[in-house]
Amino acid sequence: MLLLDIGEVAERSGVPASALRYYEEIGLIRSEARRGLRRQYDPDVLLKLSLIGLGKTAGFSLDEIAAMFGADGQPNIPREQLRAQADELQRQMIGLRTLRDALRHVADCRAPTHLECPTFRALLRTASRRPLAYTPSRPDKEKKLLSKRR
Amino acid sequence: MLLLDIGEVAERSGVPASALRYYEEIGLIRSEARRGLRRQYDPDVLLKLSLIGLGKTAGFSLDEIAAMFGADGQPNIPREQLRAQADELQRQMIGLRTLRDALRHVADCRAPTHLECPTFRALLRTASRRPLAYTPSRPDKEKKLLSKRR
DNA sequence: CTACGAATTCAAGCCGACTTGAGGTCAAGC
DNA sequence: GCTTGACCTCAAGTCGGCTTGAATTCGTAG
Repeated sequence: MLLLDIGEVAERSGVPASALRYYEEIGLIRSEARRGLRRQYDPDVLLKLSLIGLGKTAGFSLDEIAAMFGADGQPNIPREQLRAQADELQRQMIGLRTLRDALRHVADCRAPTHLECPTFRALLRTASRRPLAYTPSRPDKEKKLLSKRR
Repeated sequence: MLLLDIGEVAERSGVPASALRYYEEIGLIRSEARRGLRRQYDPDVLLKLSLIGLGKTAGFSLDEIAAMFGADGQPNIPREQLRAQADELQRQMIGLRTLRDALRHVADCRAPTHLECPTFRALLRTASRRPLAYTPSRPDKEKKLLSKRR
């Protein structure tokens, strides 16, 4: 079978059909055809969805994800910008590492309250060194396309 | 000066005063005192805020962050659970790395559409290997672990 | 051919994380 | 003593990312 219908995609990807329709509505994925009313998806959509999943766990908005990989596959963002995105991810990974270390430390440290523990404070200080601009949990979009910097 | 008022915290942390009040309302941070009506914060709150920032960029909800570091500093989650969180972060970092690589690849690869590029597909395949459960961009919380009452 | 159930559309609703605005308080400098 | 402006509270609004529900349309199995 060449095309999948939405139920199958939902099951295999773990993404609910309602979300799939929504993604399509906003142009993040597309269905190749209809059989009657029913959307038919190219199996490749499964790959795309895992990519989307990755992007989401990385904290990107759907818009940003769409921008990374060209809404419909093509627009092809300037390579320069893609590299910048990758670098941003890199930075994010460093943040995660700090957080992970902080967590591990808290798990092991016997200090009664962690903000009193010098090791912990040291960790946090390195965290705040790189100011890591305030991000209001994504209600706002960048005014222009993906203007990453700051 | 021992205590900071909200404007100062806002300026030094980059977190708007309105957000600070909100954080306090949900018990994520606290102000130590009032001078008149004005909240007075312990400078330590700055460290806490950078930690919160880290958690946010890592894609955690404020509830989850509160759970990690004990809402008011104390509750002290079971160490076991903290380690699990750390491991989760680890997993997330791996996801980020994949995404970063994918991005870098897209930046360099000359293939007309990336889903046709074998290298890219290979990357994605490894991404989807670890199914990485569907996360509806954080409207839902974990049913059991970490359910912060309120 | 009919019934079933999976899919469809569309509008409305929901949750988290804030922001905005109106109207009020208060400490510090003149 | 007055003004100023930073702060306060509280209610309402916003935005992204979906979900839910009602009313409908189909493809397929019996």
